Amino acid sequence: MTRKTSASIQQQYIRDVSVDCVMFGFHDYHLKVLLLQWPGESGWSLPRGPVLRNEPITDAAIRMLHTTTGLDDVFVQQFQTFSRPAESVQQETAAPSSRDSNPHRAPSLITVGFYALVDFDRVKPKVEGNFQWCEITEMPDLLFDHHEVVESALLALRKDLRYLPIAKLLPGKFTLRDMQKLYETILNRTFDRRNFHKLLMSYDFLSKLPEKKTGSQNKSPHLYTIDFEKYESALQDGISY
Amino acid sequence: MTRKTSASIQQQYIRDVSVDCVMFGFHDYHLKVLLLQWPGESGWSLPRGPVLRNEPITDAAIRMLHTTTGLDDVFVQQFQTFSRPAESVQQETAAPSSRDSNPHRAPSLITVGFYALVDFDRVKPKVEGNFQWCEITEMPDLLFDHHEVVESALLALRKDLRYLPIAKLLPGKFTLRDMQKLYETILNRTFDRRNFHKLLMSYDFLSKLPEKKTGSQNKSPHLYTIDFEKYESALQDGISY
DNA sequence: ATCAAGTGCGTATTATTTACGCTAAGCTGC
DNA sequence: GCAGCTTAGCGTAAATAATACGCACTTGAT
Repeated sequence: MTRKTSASIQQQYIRDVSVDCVMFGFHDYHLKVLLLQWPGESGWSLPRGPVLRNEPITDAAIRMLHTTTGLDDVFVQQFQTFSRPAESVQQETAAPSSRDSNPHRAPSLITVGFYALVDFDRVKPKVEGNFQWCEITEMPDLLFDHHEVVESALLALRKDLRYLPIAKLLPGKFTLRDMQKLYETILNRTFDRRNFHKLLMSYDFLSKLPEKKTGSQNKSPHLYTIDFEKYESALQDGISY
Repeated sequence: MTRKTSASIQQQYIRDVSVDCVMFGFHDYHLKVLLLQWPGESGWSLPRGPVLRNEPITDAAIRMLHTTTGLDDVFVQQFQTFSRPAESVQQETAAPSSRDSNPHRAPSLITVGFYALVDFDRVKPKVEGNFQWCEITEMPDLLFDHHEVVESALLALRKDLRYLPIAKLLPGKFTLRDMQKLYETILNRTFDRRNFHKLLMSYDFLSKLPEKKTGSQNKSPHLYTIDFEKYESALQDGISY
């Protein structure tokens, strides 16, 4: 297909380009971000990975999240591309193979920022190093420019909220209260319970389940699921709040 | 600052990465996009250029627009990054110098999309090939995936309109009607003249000039300028319409 | 003078957002 | 069983924003 170059070279990673991903999860009424600590690295950073020459960048982000968390149907959204000064990047002029064999390590000149919305309970990180879910309000210092990346991701998330399948942050079954808390947490404001209830019911993407959530101290709330087809079409027009 | 690599190599372009720019202009009550035709190329495409290793991508976009249009204070906004299948890209495995000497030619694997808002009258394209201002509604076929890039840019422009210095599309002096037509064109809707007038006057970024615009058949409208400081701060909160 | 559009005020209507009262139901601990 | 709490679902009222449009007056070109 291409002249002069062998297939093996075609499948190399694109040099100097990577994807970074801010993976949002919702747990315990708190918005959290998945952080990794690679073996041999001194601090925390975001999941990141290289991009294959023959791969759409969105696929690269999804592939990277699959290998780090095991999820395979992740909703990702590209939000901004960052460039870093060459001086801040550990320049490797050694053979490409040494880069390709461990392509997660060095930060790259250009990184495409994604955020992901995932069901907290379904994420089982399988990395060699450590990981933690960190509350968005209490982020530690991060490596590289990842602090800025997280900030931008959160701003983009808030901005896109009307058109995003934010419910991907919830488990398959959830209460209305869960959903209200989710919106409240992200937007850092409160909603009137009754108005919020009316609002959600004015769309038709929620289905009440026969089951209820038990174990709390009071009346057991109903559980709901989302009809994602109807949900997506409601999101086309944007949902107001 | 960096080990093992000479300064000259540091200043090379980043391989496989470029910036594409959708330059919006407003003329004759129409929204237009600047298209180029490079010598030796068979069709029209967007202004594009490479990124230096030591350069923030936004600077790369501004630098590229400077060399192609002579403008040096362009407002640019990054909106999306695109990747292209490797097969669609003319792969150059020759010496890097041959790429560097003509870095505008080959499309790259990764391209960061920007749009620019410019004063139509101040753009003096100084390219080797041809150029045209093309109405957004009558775009010809473009090279590469540039049609998709333009589409995305327009969507992003509409979405960001409340927070964008849209007045950068107007000349230094303009009438209220000009501004109304600008909004109407971009949003593809109409506004009531009196309500629009009230709306603009509710902010304080417009200054009425002593001069008037003459030459039309009727009463000469007042000319206005923008106080860009006040404008920017109004944009922080978003301007409604 | 006349015409057509600009200028600048006012007000009425409508839609959306926000606030909140009220009743009933249902679970748990006492 | 009963108290205390929260969910569930109804209602309405007030506040705010968006929209429609009337009217008097100005002004430049023909």
